[in-house]
Amino acid sequence: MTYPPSVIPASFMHGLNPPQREAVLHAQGPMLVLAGAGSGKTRVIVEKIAHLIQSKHYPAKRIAAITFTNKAAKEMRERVAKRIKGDAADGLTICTFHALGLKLLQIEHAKLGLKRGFSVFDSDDSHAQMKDLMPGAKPDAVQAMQSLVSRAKNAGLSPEEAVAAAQSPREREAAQLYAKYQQRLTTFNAVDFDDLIRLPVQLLESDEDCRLGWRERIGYLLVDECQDTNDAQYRLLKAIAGEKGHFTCVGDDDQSIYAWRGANPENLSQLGKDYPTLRIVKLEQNYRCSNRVLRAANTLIANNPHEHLKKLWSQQADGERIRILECRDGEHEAERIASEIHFLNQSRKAEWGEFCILFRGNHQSRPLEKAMQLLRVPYHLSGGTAFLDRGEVKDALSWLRLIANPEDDAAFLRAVQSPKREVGTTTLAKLAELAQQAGQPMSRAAESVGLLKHLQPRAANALSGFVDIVRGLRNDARTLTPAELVRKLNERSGLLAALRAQCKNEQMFALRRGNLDELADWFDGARGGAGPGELAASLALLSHADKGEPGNQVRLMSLHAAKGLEFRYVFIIGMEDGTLPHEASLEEGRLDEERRLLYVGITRAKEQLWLSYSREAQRWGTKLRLTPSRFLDELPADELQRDGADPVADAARKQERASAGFAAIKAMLEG
DNA sequence: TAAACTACTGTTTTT
DNA sequence: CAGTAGTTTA
Repeated sequence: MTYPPSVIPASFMHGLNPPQREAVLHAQGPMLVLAGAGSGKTRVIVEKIAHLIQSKHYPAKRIAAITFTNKAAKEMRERVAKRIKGDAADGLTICTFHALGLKLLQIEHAKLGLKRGFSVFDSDDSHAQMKDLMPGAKPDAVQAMQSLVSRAKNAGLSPEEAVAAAQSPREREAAQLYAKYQQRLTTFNAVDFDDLIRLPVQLLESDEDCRLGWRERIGYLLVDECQDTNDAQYRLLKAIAGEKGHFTCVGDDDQSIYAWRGANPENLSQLGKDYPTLRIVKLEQNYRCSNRVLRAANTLIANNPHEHLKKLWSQQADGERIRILECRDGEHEAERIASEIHFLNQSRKAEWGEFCILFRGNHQSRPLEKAMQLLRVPYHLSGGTAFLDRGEVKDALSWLRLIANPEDDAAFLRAVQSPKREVGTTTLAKLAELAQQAGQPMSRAAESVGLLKHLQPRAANALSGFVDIVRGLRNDARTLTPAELVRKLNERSGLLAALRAQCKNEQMFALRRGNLDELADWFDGARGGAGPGELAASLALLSHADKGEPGNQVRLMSLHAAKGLEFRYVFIIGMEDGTLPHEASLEEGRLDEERRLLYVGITRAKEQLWLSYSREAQRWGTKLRLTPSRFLDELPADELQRDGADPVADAARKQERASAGFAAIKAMLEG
């Protein structure tokens, strides 16, 4: 692929620009890099890691780079491997906050009253527990309570502190439930996602020896997407980085779009207060977008209040103007976009994979999919059911958890019922009661011959059959590698047989068995030394591992999911008041974050951008008149091209489109 | 244990 | 209205 000089990607440049260089070279004290969209921040982090190692400031094994998603961690690992050849990068830590917390807990578990092989509950497990603690509550209330408890944990509160801090009766109730819930996790020898941050913070802040030990272990910290840290994560950062502040935080306050789930972008400015010697560098040169796209983004975001003013600039060409598409309704909008993409693919030979369509809410993808299918445009919808959310994978994982941790009742409950083995809700309720009385976890109770006498003989029989299989596998776990164990478990548990019986056709079975094979393969690929329990725990963190690259297809995704990505052609749909900005944020006056969301969307575009809206929507059965988004008025009119504004250009495009449409019909007849 | 029925809800999502 | 989640029933 060849590029005209003006669009040479940053990765092809041998030099760094002056602020980038400063960010890389400053290794003495705390540093904050304010990195605008497309300003090469990942490159700076990678170069900085290389610099720290090569200049012998820190050995690789004392450096940790922290990201928010596994995907980002994986990408960074790949970039580092490309940049640092040989074994110089061995021992380097690149992982998510949660994975770092897990690693710390696995080493320090004894200090927090956890036993070896503890389990990590995913949100489903947590939800099940919470539901169980609130008998008769509406699903809404359970959900609300779960997020309230999560919020308390992310604020760094222990159950005791939460009870003490409670103001209203409602808060007191939540705090008491938090205490009960936590007690339950302890009896199951389990932690939840939030604990992976909260417990390390608690330990490091209270135990000086431990803290110093970890500062020795992690000499230098790099944190990506710093504006997304919540309070607990910020405290973890401070506890590890120490008073001297051996860290580099990279972030962009204009791309903070996760405040609604606890991220606190204030942490960026808090950094300056906690570390007076903090050096701040701004990366303002953008290597991604056309100048016109960039000017639109700048003008839009200037409507937000700013602590650190940033003005992105670019040496790229102006590019085409931003097209504003006015449509009749959602269907019309989808059709127009699908045909525009189809047209560009035909006439300009644009690859499908160079297009991306962004929306506020996932339900907006429906009409798009319909239109794309009609025109036979290949597309990929991000955010479908992820690999680890697959039922069969969760089943196998439950077995594994139970083998590693007999106290994991959540795993027991799932494993004992999958595959079905004549153990139903009645039996389990009885067993739970017996276990409670005996002060034992359920799987231990199921092992006790004495307790089983209290059950129906048939149920007791089924249970002891299950216990025998688990016992056998637990024995195997000592000699087999984790991958071998998974394969054996799939057989012995009857999971594979049940799957075969369940699947209507051979194809389906092959697909789902493939998921189980993939799980085993993952364990094969995992670094050696860790037992099945440790691996199962880290796998719990890998929930939304997108498997398989989408290939050469048009990408459909939410604006949130688009952060960190870039595309040559970007469409943003649903530019209406009530959609973007979303109704709820409109009512609560939280416009800033919605504006940032659009900012993130706009800055994904390398070459050309389309914004579309509908005049009406078919909602609640009745027609609803819509108002174009107020954000459209905040964009610079000079850079926009509203359709219908230029009849000559419109006519020309119509002509061109007509021949493309003909080609499409021909293609359909032939295909 | 699966199909049929009913009530509910229309944001964003990772770990 | 329409899609889903949860519950009831055969």
